[in-house]
Amino acid sequence: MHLQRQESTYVDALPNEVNPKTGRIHTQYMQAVAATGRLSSNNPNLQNIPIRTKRGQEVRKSFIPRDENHVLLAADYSQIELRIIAALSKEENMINAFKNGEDIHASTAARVFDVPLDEVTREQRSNAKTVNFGIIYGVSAFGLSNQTDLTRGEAKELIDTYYETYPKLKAFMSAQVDFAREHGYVETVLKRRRYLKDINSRNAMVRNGAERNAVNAPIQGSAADIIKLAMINIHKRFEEENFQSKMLLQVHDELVFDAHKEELEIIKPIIKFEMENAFKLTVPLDVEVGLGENWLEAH
DNA sequence: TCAATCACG
DNA sequence: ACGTACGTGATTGAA
Repeated sequence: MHLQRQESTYVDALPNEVNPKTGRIHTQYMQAVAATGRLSSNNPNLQNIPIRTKRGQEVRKSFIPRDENHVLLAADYSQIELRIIAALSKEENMINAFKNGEDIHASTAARVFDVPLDEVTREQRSNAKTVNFGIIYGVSAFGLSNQTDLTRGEAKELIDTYYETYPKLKAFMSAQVDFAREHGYVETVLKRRRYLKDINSRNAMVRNGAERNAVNAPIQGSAADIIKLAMINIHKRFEEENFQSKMLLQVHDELVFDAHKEELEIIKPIIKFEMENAFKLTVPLDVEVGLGENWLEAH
């Protein structure tokens, strides 16, 4: 029933958002709301359309191309934030994993649990995945133990081993905090700043929060910079070549297009190229492109 | 009006 | 010793 009430947010509300003139739903993108430089979406928010549950997926299926001559094309960056932290920290163990096209969570699991790659268990990969994400947010042993089946002690050990495996990651994180203490802000690859007024707070909880921001903001914000560059370049090329296909949505690391079937073979490589080459890191960016008769299928 | 909850990356 | 994972928006119900 929580489920039904929550999804009535979508099932009841979205039909009322259809513009009578266009017959479509139009969201509004805010460029100066998110502290990290991400876009946000409102009226209605199309960046939080369900996907994780069966029921939610039914909602996502209702997003369809404009007519039978089009399909939806979804292009997603794969692990962009981990690639960015690998590149910015110059952590070679992680950079090489990406260069070799490895499954980063399995690769991390193999290293931290000291087992061959092909012997990584599901649980090991899952725990490594949780740490990989947690590291970007500044997770503690307590937080990690809450997110996994690990005890607090096991979580602490895992985090310690993680930093031994990727030593430059830890150095990078400390350097970000030091930079913030000295300058009062941190910055993204395109020099977008996030000011952190609490970085020198005497209140430890407040200060710790700002320190997590000092690490996270350049990562999340650089990903936002990169996809924005890609959007600009893709829009330019679509205009130059007079494509009928249109860019519809941005969902942080994903772009969704209403793609004309006859243009597919031309625009697919253009989209992939512009996204993967929007900004040069020392780590390759990887974009997965999917097609479908609806937004769910396109993934 | 605001905190809690839940949707997404 | 302390509290404990980043960034958003919409809905709901208590104050």
